Amino acid sequence: MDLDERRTVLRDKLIAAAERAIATGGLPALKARDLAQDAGCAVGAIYNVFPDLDGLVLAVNLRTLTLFEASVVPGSAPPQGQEEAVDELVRLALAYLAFAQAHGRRWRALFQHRTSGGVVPDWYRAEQGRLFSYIEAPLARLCPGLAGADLTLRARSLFSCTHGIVSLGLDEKLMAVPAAVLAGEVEEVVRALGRGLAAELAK
Amino acid sequence: MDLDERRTVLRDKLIAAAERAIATGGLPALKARDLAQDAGCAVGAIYNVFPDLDGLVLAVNLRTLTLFEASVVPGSAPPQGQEEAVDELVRLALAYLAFAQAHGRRWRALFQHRTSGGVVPDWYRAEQGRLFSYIEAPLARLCPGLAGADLTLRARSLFSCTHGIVSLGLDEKLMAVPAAVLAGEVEEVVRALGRGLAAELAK
DNA sequence: CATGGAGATGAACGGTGTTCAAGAGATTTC
DNA sequence: GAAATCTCTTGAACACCGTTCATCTCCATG
Repeated sequence: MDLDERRTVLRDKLIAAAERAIATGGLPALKARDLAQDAGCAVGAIYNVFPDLDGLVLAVNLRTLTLFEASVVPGSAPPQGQEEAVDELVRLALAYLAFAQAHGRRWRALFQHRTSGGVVPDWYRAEQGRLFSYIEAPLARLCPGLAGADLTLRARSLFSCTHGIVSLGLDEKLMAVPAAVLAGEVEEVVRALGRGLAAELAK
Repeated sequence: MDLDERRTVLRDKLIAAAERAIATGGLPALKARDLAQDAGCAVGAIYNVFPDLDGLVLAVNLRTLTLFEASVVPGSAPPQGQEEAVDELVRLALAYLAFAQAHGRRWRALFQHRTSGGVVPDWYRAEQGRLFSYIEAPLARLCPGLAGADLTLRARSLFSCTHGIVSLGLDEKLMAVPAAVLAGEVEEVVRALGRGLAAELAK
């Protein structure tokens, strides 16, 4: 067995074990010793593949992001009118909520996790940026006046709104809102926001 | 010196020390040993006043909440029309942003902190609920059709939107948006949301 | 003043992430 | 093919964490 191959195999086993741990007990359940036992290696071997556990969490989070992307494949042809643009934004928001509900702990790890040095790898930021383009497309149709950096910024703000509702809605500490009610709020708010932004443009 | 008095004094010194630690290095900088040295007591003494460090964090967070409330005192007479209601919502949102920017680490501790057992004391939830009433008042004027639980829920969703923009906007991991730009986004989005919600009602 | 009991103490406990000297094994070299 | 080299692997050890508890101290009370 090749050296690089063994390294890759161990890497995959560690990521898989970390995913299981996070999916079961959340980010705090990620322990180096449990991980090593689950992956069938020594604790020290983890640090031959990842610089530290943060790096492993980042790898798991990247998989979570791609898993989410697979669940929001663009339904059909891109929306043409402003009405369809709002519908698309609502669809994306509800998909985000559904994913967060279905993969609660893994989704929470995306935001709960803080890198130690505060630095985030480029490949992670790139994946994030690519996901925002899903919002930018319908938003551009809704607000033709927006473009470039302004469009990107507004798309992030739009996402932030949905994220806020989903994040606090699923948070036991602040409020635990039933799933159906939460979906209603997301749809209502995103629709109102879409209408308001379109009206803003018309001024 | 009375016994209860000493207990209270120690309690205050611990909270003050914890506030300093959080304000300086965030929630991860809260260490029992540093705390004891800073408050001038033994590590074990902490646990005579608080059940654990989580309880201490909760006490600090309560102080943060009341500090925030003092910074959003209702400016003048309550708004009468729908236009003024939107203005009030924008004012509250911008006050929230300003507080989060001014007390970054303390504000972050409010949400970064997870209680171990998942249980949140009633007095903490009560303070949270009282703060939401600041939003409910103008929202009720904006959407006269909303009342009771619906109004409460919508107020929380509205807060969640602002919180999302502020939270992710100040987050280095996702994006670091300049202060002025962030304020513009908050105002724009809340205004659009207010307009959209009012229009929703008119249907 | 003696006594009881509650508060204060800090070493010790169990747990964490991370490191590193030592051993194992694959790869290269002659 | 054997020996040397070098990388990967190992798990005990390290530093640090929150928390506990036997011990001591000190104060209010009888």
